[in-house]
Amino acid sequence: MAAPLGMAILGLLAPSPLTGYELSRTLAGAISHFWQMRHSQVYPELARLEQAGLVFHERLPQQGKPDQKRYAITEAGRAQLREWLASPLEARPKRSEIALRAFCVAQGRLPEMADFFQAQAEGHRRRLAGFETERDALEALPAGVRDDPRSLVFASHAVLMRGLLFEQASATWCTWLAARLRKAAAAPG
Amino acid sequence: MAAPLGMAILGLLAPSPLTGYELSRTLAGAISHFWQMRHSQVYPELARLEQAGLVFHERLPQQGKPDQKRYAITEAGRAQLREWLASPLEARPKRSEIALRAFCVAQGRLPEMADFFQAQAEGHRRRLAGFETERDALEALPAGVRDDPRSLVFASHAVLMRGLLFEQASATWCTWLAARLRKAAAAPG
DNA sequence: GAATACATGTAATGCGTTACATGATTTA
DNA sequence: TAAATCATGTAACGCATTACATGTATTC
Repeated sequence: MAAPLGMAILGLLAPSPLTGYELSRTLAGAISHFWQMRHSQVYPELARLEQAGLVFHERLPQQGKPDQKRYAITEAGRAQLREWLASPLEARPKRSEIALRAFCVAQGRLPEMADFFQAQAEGHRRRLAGFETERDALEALPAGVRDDPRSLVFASHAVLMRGLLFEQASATWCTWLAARLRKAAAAPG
Repeated sequence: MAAPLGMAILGLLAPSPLTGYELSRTLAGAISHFWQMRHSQVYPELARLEQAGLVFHERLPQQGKPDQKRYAITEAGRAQLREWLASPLEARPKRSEIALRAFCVAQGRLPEMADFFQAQAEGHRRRLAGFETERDALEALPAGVRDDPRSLVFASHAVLMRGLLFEQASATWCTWLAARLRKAAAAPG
């Protein structure tokens, strides 16, 4: 199997048990930069994981609300997650709407397209600035915490750096393309 | 509407008419780095575009094969494509399985995870080298062709540079992470 | 009084992939 | 003779998003 959907949930349950609701909330946080799912996916998937023996739940009665079901990962779940983590990853190319637009740029009005890519570049640069601030905050933390791969800080730092490098690459590309389009639009012909 | 699926087809039909089969073949080429679709999607989508008046086809009888249906873009199709090209693009975050793995790295065996990210880095660097060769070939072309945004060379160059910068960013990130994991795995504790 | 948070689910819809279906021609 | 190319379609399946469904407690 090794469906990333289930592995995402196992990964979030690994540090501590959570309810379906809390899982959806967590997914709306920092993780949402590279992973999303709705509660309508979370609940059925938790049931599937439970049937596979990878998680279990305890039921906590509440007043005025449906019973809380707090899910925890099992040893089998941890083993499965561990196995998935280093398993071969097939690098299938992803769809990119902006690349598609760039490819079709000949069909557009040049000054307008230059503006479009310039605007995209600015968006990327804004997000990049935010990530840089976050990175500086993380890197100001004591090295003992920051360098421990078992800590949440390490994991956050890792995914933050990915976001940062990608925003940087995107900004560079959009700026480069916008400049080329602008030059061509200004040129005679 | 402005479904990117249809716009991709319009973009490919814009330079010259194509059959559904040729469209699927084209999509298997350089475009496949950032856009994919199967013939099972192409044929119904062409029908939808035709009903919307964005393309039309002429039927060419053949012997021993089904009639060829050669599709061409209409003026309305060109207008629609032009409008879509510079329309606001909502930047929704994409799923990344490798980012998910990085985030869950605490649950894995450290040396194994270091190897994993090192291997990923090498894959990215291999693809990067290929892109660099392609780029050099394109940039050796006369500036008159290369700098004309209406040429296929310009479009190819644009998407190639995107791929190149992204492979570079990915390689940098994977190498950085692998090194951090290796250092932590070697450290006492 | 309205909106939001808590809390769990199901159903409908859309999009993409895989598999099914058919059949001639060319190449290894 | 087996496979690949040409050529067009439909059907089944899986995954993700949106909408439906219910109900309390708290905050503005």
